[in-house]
Amino acid sequence: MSKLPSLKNLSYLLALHQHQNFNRAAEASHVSQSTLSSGIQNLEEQLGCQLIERDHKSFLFTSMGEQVVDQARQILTSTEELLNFAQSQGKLMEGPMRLGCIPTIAPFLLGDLSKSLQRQYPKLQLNFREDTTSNLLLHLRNGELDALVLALPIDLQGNLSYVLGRDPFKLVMHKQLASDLSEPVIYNQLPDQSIFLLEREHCLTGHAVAACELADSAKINPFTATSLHSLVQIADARLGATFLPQMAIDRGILNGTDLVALKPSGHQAAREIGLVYRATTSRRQTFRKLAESIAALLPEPTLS
Amino acid sequence: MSKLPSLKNLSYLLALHQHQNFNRAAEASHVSQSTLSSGIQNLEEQLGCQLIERDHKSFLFTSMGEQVVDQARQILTSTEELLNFAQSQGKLMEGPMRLGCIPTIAPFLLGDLSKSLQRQYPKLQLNFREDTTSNLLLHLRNGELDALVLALPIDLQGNLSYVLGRDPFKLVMHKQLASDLSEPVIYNQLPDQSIFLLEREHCLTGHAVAACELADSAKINPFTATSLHSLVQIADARLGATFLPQMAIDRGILNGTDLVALKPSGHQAAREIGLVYRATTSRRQTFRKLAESIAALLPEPTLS
DNA sequence: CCACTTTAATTGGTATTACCGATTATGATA
DNA sequence: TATCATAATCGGTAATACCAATTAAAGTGG
Repeated sequence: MSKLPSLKNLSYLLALHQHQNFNRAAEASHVSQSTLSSGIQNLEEQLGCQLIERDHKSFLFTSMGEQVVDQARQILTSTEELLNFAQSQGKLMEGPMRLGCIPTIAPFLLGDLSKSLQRQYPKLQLNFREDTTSNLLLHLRNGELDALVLALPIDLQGNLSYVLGRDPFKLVMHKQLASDLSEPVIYNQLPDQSIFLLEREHCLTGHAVAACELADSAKINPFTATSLHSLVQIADARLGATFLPQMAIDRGILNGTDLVALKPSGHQAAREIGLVYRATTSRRQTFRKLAESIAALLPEPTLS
Repeated sequence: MSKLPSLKNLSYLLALHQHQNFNRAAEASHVSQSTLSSGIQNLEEQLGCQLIERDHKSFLFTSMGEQVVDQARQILTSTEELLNFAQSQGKLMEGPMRLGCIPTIAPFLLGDLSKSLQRQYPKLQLNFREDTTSNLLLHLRNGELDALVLALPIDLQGNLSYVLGRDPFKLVMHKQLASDLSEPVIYNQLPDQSIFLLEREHCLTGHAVAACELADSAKINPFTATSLHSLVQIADARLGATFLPQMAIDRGILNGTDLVALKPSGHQAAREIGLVYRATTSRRQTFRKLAESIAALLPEPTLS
């Protein structure tokens, strides 16, 4: 059995990969350039393979090097988690917690969540980041985030998840347009191109189309909005209807408008909200408690 | 940011946990007892918490210590995998591969699989271990095994899997008992207590009951067998019928008997065979190729 | 064409620490 | 009480991690 590589050298490799420059990587690692340089060479020797190609002035990560970086990132993330876990004495709901959330949930959840967690767990240091599902998953892998609040179903890519609850979709339109409709609304009563949705990168779009059985795309307007608030504007201007999640409506997104929220057809016209975290975590218990806190704030909690 | 624990010290902790004795753990780690002792103390200082309670003669792992051991095992397994991966130059299907398999698959797969892999990938060093699903999953976590061939569905516990294919269940009985039955066999034509199954710890039992919609437990004989070959003996002695997977029949388990295999009722009377591996692995590509090789040997390959 | 800058590798010296063998302290056992 | 087994401690040594300074090579600007 050959000698294990040192975590320090692996972290040097990560820093080099991030900064693509020995000096800056060394600075970021709080060591001298020579230390980092020999650390990398050391690592290459221990692993028995070339990680970077040097061409006398600059360098390039080999394909092998890239793969080692990926694996090393995972190892270091786990180790840092272990350290955090141990240093907080294994106490639940303490220490830093970096939470990612998608834009169609964040504005209607994080305010209340922040308040409720502060009150229940004052030692928990919350940090939020709002981004798309795929970006959040990348940051989760990198160890830059600890857990994500997402709309399911998605490809979990080996992560674990709790299902927190359901968030029903409502069909929202101006009250004058809605006057001669009965619930649940059958879509072919609506004119073509009268339904407005978000841009494609928002998973809400796909989930709404699927959940509300909106296969007939002729009803969908090709113009796409960038936020739920834009959709509200569009609907309030009587340009058409849209789908909004119950969470947003509960938090008053329709206040000051002349819009009404109708029950759409579709057997289960709702999205599921889930909490996603790394399979390698050492804080399962904390995530469980976090899941309970979040579920309590959802329209239809179904923690599992 | 505090200093990361060293992998060496973590491995000392694992050795100590395994041997429950400083001297033996030190010997197994190829260091002196004093080195290991101070290594552990060092680790406790870095982690800022007590890992073992010393009572002047013996010691006991604290709950914290146990949890650190679990996480450390995962970290060290990942690191060893990285080392293997790098040292084999990242080549696919090379180096050691420790494969676990359940007893209701192993005898009917591993022979052919071994031959086929030897021919296709002569540099792959295969090792097999046969055990129950839950034991195999433990060994996978520990890093003692690299991948498992199991019957799905199971709780993956954060591992990843490929579905390799379907393995239909057949209702097997003596040809005289079968003479006045028509396929697919409706179970209430059978006498009570006439169906024999394996012991509870074999997942085949549960899967067969579920897949063949055998909810009516009055038909199931309370005597349980310990192997498929025992079931064949029982059926051949005209004591009753049993369920056997197609794989076993294809490999000739009924040869030399007077048994016939009938199609059971039940919409999808089959089990799925899957390959399970750690989410933290660095050998996904290798497992993919392995999955292809295994799938090719199944009755109904459906790799996904 | 030549200073000047930037880059990564190399060198030599120093401080750290990893490790061992020996010793000690403490229960358990005979 | 003597002996044994165990884990912690101690003192010395070998290994190595690290830095500052230097070198080598390749751009850059005048």
